[in-house]
Formats: sequence, structure tokens, C-alpha cells
Amino acid sequence: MSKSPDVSTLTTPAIAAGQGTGGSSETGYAAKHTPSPASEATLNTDKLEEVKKLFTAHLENKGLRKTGERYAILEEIYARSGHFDVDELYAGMKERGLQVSRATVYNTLDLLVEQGLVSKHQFGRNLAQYEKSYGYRQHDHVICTECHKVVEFCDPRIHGIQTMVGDLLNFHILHHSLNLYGICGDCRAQAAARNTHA
Amino acid sequence: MSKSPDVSTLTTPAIAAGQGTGGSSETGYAAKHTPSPASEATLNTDKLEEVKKLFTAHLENKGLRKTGERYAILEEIYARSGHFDVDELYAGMKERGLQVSRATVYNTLDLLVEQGLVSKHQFGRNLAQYEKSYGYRQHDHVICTECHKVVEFCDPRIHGIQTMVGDLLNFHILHHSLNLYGICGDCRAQAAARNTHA
DNA sequence: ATCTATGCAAAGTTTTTGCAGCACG
DNA sequence: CGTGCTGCAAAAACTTTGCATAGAT
Repeated sequence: MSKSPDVSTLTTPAIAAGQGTGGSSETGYAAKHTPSPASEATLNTDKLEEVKKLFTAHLENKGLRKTGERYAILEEIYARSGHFDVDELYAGMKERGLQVSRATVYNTLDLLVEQGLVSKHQFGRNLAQYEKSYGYRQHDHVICTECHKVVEFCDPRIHGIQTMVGDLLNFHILHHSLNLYGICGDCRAQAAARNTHA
Repeated sequence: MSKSPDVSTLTTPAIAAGQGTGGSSETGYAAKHTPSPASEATLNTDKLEEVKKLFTAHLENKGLRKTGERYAILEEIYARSGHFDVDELYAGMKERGLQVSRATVYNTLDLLVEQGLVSKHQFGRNLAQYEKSYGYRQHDHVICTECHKVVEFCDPRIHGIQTMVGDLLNFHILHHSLNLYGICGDCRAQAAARNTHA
């Protein structure tokens, strides 16, 4: 049901990334265009190993069992690109022959989010979206309220805000979520076209 | 003249702590936040009139009808302080003898959010929280992941980020939502106390 | 008089829970 | 071998929808 539109990341102090307004054309999510911050580069194979180790450590720490299902879910997540919801993850696994129950997916996602290997988002609709987050730069999102396209961006100022607010209010801040909601160029163009017609 | 902030908010460059919605019993969905009896605080009589006028204009603009239910809901919202969810609003109105159906509450909230008189939040759980927003300074939230306490803050840097990202990505940004998640001082103290015990 | 918005309840979505049996440690 | 984890399905939590009718214009 939910679609995960194209995702690219902009880093604010720099020049805008490619992401030309031109051809968004509401694709599925074939095009993952995560630009190359120096930390990325390597393909997921070795990163997957790292993540598995971290997950293992976490499970051992908490005295939880290392089940095949949990690792299968972790792998599926790290094989994916962009955002996904529980249903997409579940369907994707089924497609690959990795049958796992929904309850287990929810359970494991909670574990992963708790550990920080996965992040959870609520982009306005009542549907939790997830995203792998280990080894990826912390980023935030701009969401088009018309077509639900999601674009990523980074801005270093957020870190400063986070620190300052945490200090002033005596919170130990663990993570944040900044969503900007607006109308993308494509949708504005479409609206303009409609208006000229009328 | 009538500008008494009923929910104290911290403005980052200054110092002024404050506390928002209180926590609630945990346990998943079962329990909700205790409904905030909305009778206290400064009666926003004149502000309410302003808001009603704006709402009226919006309804006329869109060719929608000015029904008693819609105004009743608007009033209930502006009589409230802090955050609330649909159920709390619905229950609050019932208590005052303002019987309105849930469907109408949802419908009207959508209208108000669309117009910007009310803002909608998703604080991590899949439960929409709302808040009146006309005449109140745009603010953001720090959420305690333990007790679900919510504290508000303002930071002017966010506006700059919003503008810059909108310009660079060609989005017409309408609003944003910045949530900082962490553990509040109280919960950390409790955790520390537990640890000293062992 | 015309249609829109309401109310009610049923259906729809997403997430959680209870319990029998399997498998990790 | 015991107990936590999984799978299944039913329940819960929240939201949306369909249809008859009250009510705004």
C-alpha cells in the first residue's frame, strides 16, 4: 500500500544534490541515490557482518536468545534501501522464502530500534516507517504533503540544538527526528497547471 | 494583552525551563494520558474570537458549511491546554454535554490542521496528538522515552534550516516537526536509585 | 429546496497479545 | 531439559467509510 518514493540526501551547507525537480515521476523505489559521504562506499557485505556482531553483542548483553529469525530480519533490513514499513519487510522476506511471523517482525524491530541499528519514523500517517541506521549518517527528512515523496538532508545545526536543549532541560537526548513538511516542486507545478486550465 | 502561555516553553538562547504534558501509566495502549481538565488558565476569550473568525473565513473560502459542531470542536480545543488525542477531546466534549460524533471530530480536526489552527504530532507511538496553534509560538518537543513526559522548546535555528532546505530542494515548506527523544532527569534519577540498591 | 455534514456503526489498518509447541543455551 | 521465542490467529487501538437524515444556505 504505502510506497517508498525516491530518496536522496542533501547536506545543507553544501550545494544541493542532483535531485533535480525534473524527473521525479513518482517511481517505485528502484532508484536509491544515496550520495557518497566518505563513510559509505563499501557495499553492505562487510557492513552486514559488523551489524550482526553488534546485534549479537546486544542480545548477549540483555540475555536474549540468538535466533535465526532475528538474524534473518536483520539481514533483510540491511539488504533493503530506503524506508519501509512492517508490511513491506514482511512481504519482502516471504518473497525470498524467509518465512517469519509478523509478531516476530515487530518484536525484532523493537529490539533493533532500541539498539539504534534501525530507526523508526512517523511521517504524518499512522504507519510506522523504518530504515537501517548503522554506519549511515544521521539525517532528516522533507516530506511532500501532496505526493508523499521523502527527501533526506543533513544539517549540522541540529546537533547543536540537540545538545543545548538536552543540557538546559536536563534530558539525556538519545536521538531526534526532524521532519519538514511542504509541497515539492513537481506538485506545485501540477497545481499551477491546473490553475491555468481553469 | 492576553498572552499568558499556559504551557511553559523553553527558548534556547534564554533559560526558562518548563514542563508539558505529564506522563502516564505505561502498559502499551491500555491507558491514556490523564485528560487535562481545560477549565483553568486564562480564558482566551478574545483569542477565541479571533480564531473563530479565521475558521469562518476558511470555511467560507472553501465553500464549507458553518455548523455548530465545527465551532463546538474548535472551542473545546482552544479551551484545552497542552496536548490531547482524539479520544480525550471526544470525552471532554461529552463531559460538557457537547455531544459530537467521532467522525465529526476527525473531520473537523483535519480541517483545522489544514488551516494551521491546530497542529498534529506523532510522538513515537501510533497515536495522533493535537494541540492548538494559533497565536502560540511555533515550538518543538523533547519527549522522555521512559515516562513519556513532553517538554516544549523554541530554537530560532530551526527556522533557518527550514528555509535553507526548502530553497535548496525546491520545496515550499509549510511546517516542521522536531522531536528530541531522551531520558529526563527524573527517570535517570530513578534508574540511578535502583542501581544503588543492587 | 438543495445538498452538505452529521451520526452511527461497521469495516479497515496497523499493532499487540495469548497460548501451544519448538529450539536456543 | 527448562524457558524464552516463534507462529498463528484473535483482539485491541485507532481511523475511515457508507448510508440515512438533520440542517445550513
